[in-house]
Amino acid sequence: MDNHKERIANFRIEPPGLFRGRGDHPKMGMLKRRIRPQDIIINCSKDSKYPTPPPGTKWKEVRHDNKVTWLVSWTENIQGSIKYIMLNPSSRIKGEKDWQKYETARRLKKCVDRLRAQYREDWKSKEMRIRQRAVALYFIDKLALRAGNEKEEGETADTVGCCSLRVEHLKLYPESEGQEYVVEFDFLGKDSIRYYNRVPVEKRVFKNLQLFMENKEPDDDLFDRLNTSILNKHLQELMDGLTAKVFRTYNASITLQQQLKELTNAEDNIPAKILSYNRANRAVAILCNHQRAPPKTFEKSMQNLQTKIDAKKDQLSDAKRELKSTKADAKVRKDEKSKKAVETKRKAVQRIEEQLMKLEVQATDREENKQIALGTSKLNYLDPRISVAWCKKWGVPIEKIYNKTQREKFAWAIDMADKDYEF
DNA sequence: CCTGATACTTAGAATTCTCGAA
DNA sequence: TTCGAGAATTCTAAGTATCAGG
Repeated sequence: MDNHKERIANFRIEPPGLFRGRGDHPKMGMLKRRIRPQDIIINCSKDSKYPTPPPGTKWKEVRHDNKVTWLVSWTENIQGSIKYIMLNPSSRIKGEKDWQKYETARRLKKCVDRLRAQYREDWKSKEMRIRQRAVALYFIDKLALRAGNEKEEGETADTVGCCSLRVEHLKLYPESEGQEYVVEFDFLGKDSIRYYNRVPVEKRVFKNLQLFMENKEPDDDLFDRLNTSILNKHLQELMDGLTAKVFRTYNASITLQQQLKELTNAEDNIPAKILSYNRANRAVAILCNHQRAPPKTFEKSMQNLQTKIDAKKDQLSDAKRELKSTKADAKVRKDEKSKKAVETKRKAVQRIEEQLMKLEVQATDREENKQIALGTSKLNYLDPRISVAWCKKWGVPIEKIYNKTQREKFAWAIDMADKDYEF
């Protein structure tokens, strides 16, 4: 069914009253926002049907702008920001946009060596703005930092990205724990998630950072001659369609591909291969700093799993003991029936060993994933064709990697990629 | 240049659903 | 048949990027 029509058909205006905002529970009934029919703008093609407003009311406007993709919008009454109803990720429009995003990242792959050589040169530039630009780009590339737009002070949480880093967010160590030129980052990023990292950097970068920080207060901008608009303008000149966030997409996807190559063992069974996939995914999530609060039930669920593992181990030693005695029995009796019994017992042991292994893999995976969120990178940063190709290459069912919704969103990739796809 | 408006992507938590063990 | 853990889905805030108009 045509997605646009579907969304329109399902669209309805809530009765005036209770609307939720991030952080408050619906049952608390917090009165936050009230969307009134007269605030709503409908955007649809000229010949399409659209919902009629509730009796006695009117829409703010009905327009037909095919330069944008939203179906409905209104101005939220707290911050005055605009809200939209958009198409589902499985829609053609979103799918094509997503594909395009990964194609841009693949074009970056082709010229990234040139760009890296360029910004390394720029570390030596006579001009401060160029040096700052080059060091910022190095961070965005190496550490997958976000661009860091300026935001209005006071109104919002004090969070930063690359271009908005302040002096107080970095500590420089000429030497630390046997490594030279170590930079310690400690700041709050998007959603106030802490970014903490200690990384050795190139000497030139280190010297530049010292220079940028000279005679500044802790709350001064590190890159005082740079902002996202300047940076993106520069990137646009280096490659068509290049912006700061393309580096995150590129580095995430290339890391997944490279980690899958490194971690997948041909002789592993499917659960072990999936563990390898999750580990590759995890490497990306760590790079992008996708964290989560450990689930409230984490300790308990680990304990439950351990109990299962212990029980399985007991079951295994029982089965082994039985196998042994059946073998001994067969040696004495030497008849067909006892030979068959040995085979049955042998199979049982094998089956239990496999089950045990599966549980242990699950425990490892869960433990390693305690504070890491895999969903965001899987949904937004990893070219799905890499995963599709990996599944085809190793005979792993795609359902093990993507659930139903994800398969719908990535239908274009499932159609497109064969086992030899290279990002 | 700078600023605010606009449109779109990315984000983790909250909520709801589902399925296997008891 | 019920219960609860884990998976799936929903929710909407918080980002990025671009552009018009001063």
